[in-house]
Amino acid sequence: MSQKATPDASRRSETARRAILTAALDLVGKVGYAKLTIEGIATAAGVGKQTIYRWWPSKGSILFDAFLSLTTDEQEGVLPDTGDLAADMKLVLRATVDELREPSYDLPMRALHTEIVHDPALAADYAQRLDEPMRELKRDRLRAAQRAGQVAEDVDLDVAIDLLFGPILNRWLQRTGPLTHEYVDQVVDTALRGLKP
Amino acid sequence: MSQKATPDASRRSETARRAILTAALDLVGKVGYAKLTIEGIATAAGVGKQTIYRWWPSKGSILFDAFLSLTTDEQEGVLPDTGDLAADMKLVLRATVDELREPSYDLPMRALHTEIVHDPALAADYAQRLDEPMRELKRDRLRAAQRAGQVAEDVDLDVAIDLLFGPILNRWLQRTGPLTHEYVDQVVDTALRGLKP
DNA sequence: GCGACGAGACGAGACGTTCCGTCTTGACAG
DNA sequence: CTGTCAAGACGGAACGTCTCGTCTCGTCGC
Repeated sequence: MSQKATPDASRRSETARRAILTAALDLVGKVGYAKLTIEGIATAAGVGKQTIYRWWPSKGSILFDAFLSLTTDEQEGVLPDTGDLAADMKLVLRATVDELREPSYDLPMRALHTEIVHDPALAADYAQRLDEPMRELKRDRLRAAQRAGQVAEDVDLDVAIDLLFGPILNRWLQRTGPLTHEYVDQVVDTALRGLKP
Repeated sequence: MSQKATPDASRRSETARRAILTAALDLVGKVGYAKLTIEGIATAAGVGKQTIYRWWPSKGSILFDAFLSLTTDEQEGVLPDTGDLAADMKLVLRATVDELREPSYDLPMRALHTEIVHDPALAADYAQRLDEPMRELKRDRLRAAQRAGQVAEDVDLDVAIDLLFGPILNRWLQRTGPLTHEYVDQVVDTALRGLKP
């Protein structure tokens, strides 16, 4: 009764794993998401198709792991805190839009986003392993601002984060307008200052 | 030198057009976006594949037209204006999240969103024909609020709109949290009130 | 008027291609 | 030996193109 032949992770080839992840990231930046194929990844990585299917259930999870291996390398740990909340948030968000304007970041990010939008399981994984750690850093920074009296005590920090990042991510995805530093500054200023006169 | 054989729109069959659009909308709600195929749409609509390929360049543009035919039917023209900006925005956004929670709306919307994310031409079309008309209504409502002294004069209305709608759309797409009326209220209150104490 | 005519969209589906996900093979490493 | 590896054959699904024969039209000679 050979059921599913659960793979033996202890025997897994690290070389093949890395080759697959880098090839996936490389290809999606070159040919775009629509033309990204498993067979293409296998060929580019010099790997058999079965080696991919043995370890990943979907194209999305490959991209996800590829991103995870990237971001965990360059994890900074904290957001800047100069005491000036507006300036700090502008710095972070300007850096974000700069990244999003590079095709080598833009294309893979859009691809990953698409998989997340359509795959709730992957979305949960993303929320837990990529979004939540970043969100915690943002919460920390906003909490410090609360202690400094720059943000009201009764503000929900998750809502505040969504207010700062949501508009930028939305404009990026839907291309409803140019993703400039000026726009970032306006969002930060308006979000922090509020709409009331 | 017969180049491309541009089809003659005056001879176009309205019956076939409507059948294709309704079948597309119907199918994406049933089988989901990943399993939506041109051949499936053609069969469901009782239409030849070539009739689809003659008039639409991509699966995304079919969905787009299908949505356009829906929304132009039920266009209201104005956003509610009771004088209470927060209450009016909550009403609109609560209705939006209610729609997004229905699978018959959720799935097609996600599908269309995905196509927009990956197709700049479609994104431009979307921005012009669906987003911009809605955005104009929102601007009108916010302008009225400015005249009533409820919103600062120097606030960029497009930024204000992004601040109100961006967080909700983002949470919907990425499923980073529950899409409740409570969340909507928090976003509206925080966006309008501002983060400052 | 009217009836043959030509242009072009239509439904149907065959066609070659690409990619899918599975399966088989032989090499090789633990 | 056992299980992963690279390589690639395999059947199936959907792609986009194409070729049929049918069906509407508007045009024009009569």
